[in-house]
Amino acid sequence: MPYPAGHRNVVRKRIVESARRLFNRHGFDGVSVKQIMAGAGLTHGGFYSYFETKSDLYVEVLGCFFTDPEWKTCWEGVEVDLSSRDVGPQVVRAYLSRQHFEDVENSCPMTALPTDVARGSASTKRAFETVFRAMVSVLERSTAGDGGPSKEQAQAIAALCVGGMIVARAMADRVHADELRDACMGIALELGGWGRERRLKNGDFKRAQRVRPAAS
Amino acid sequence: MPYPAGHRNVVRKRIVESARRLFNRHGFDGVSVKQIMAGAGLTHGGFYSYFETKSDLYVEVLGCFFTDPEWKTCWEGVEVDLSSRDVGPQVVRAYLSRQHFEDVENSCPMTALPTDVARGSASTKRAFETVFRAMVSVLERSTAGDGGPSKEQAQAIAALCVGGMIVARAMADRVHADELRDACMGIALELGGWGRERRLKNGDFKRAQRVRPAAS
DNA sequence: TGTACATCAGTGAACGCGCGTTCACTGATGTAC
DNA sequence: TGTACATCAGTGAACGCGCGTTCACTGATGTAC
Repeated sequence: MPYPAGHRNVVRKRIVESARRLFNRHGFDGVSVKQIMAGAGLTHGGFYSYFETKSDLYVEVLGCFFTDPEWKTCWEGVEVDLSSRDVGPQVVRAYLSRQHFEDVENSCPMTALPTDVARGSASTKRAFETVFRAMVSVLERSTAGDGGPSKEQAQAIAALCVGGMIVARAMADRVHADELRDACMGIALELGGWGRERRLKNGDFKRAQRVRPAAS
Repeated sequence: MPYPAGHRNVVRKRIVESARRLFNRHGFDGVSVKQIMAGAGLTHGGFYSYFETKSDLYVEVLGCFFTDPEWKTCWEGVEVDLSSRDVGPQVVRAYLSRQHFEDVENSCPMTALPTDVARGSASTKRAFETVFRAMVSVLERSTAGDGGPSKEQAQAIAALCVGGMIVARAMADRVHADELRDACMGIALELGGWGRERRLKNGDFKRAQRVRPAAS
């Protein structure tokens, strides 16, 4: 064995990490194999001894969120404990946080890449769906508050997190983007039965009260 | 005048229409100028007498939803009357409809193109933001039910529509995609105070009842 | 009505470029003795 | 410990290709007479 055992695994992970960062920033078509390999400290020629095609790597990158058993958020300063009983509100707050908004490189792929996926292959969509369902299932299992959300509510909360962040990132005005994130976070927490009081000042709390009866 | 007056306007519109369909299907990078012009019955060389760059055309395509004074949905069999008092539930139902899900070509650009936009220029984002705010404002002005949604609720409803449809389109399993659209539609109508009874059978209605107290 | 003409909408060859992928090779490595 | 060697991870030139954009031109058109 001319190279130490595990060497290839280490390098392979470096390539996936480089790809994850670059795809999140520029999308599938916006990144070349050459750039990915350069990001891993290599030249482009070696790529095809690790992956069959660029698309195969893309599918692998998509799968590394929520589904990894060692998963934790990558966003600086935001912590989520997947085994905690109130993981639901933690996920909502982390997902719609300013940190996640700004940290495009370490973004959730569902925020950074969904339209690439919608145009992509069946295996790409399968990877995406697995991540989304993992998120829904985390939200559903969260029993903090009283009883936690129904499956329907958990799906809507997840869609609100993902959709809110996607739209916020596509806006030109930062203030409007922040306002949208706040709105989605507030409503998502409400939907989960996780309240919003801790987060809000008095004035906002009154607004939250006024809002509820209108929905019944 | 060798060509009839208005000739260039007609051809220009044909190019924008062709671009709208193709961008919706394949995204900015997935479509070439040659394909756009072929879709308008022309060859690629003439493009630059109508638009300065491909990006300029993209910005123009983005702007043609909700903001057009003559706007109406393009989805076969779905009608929305923007001047109606209950335009809110109409928009929610149309946006999350099976028709809109399937008709990628005539899709709302916010569903088909948001991540392209997030990576794009400031002018692209400005066009996107205008469309989103137009949608929020339509929802907010809808007074059907009692009083209509607050701005915060209107933003969340719009994010739920857009996010739900984006995620549904990125899923591999059609059944799961349908379930997600349904969940988002139900919760969005609830959020707007537009009820869901008309849409639901008895069993579902009970579920809707059970769901509400959990949120308080 | 018929013809000559000026206009300009549209054509398509050409530009430099970077892409995904292949493959003959180079050279750093751990092993055998 | 020191040297010769077999392995294979990584290199970079080369492939055919399609891209966005430019530009000299062609030829269909409405107008003037």
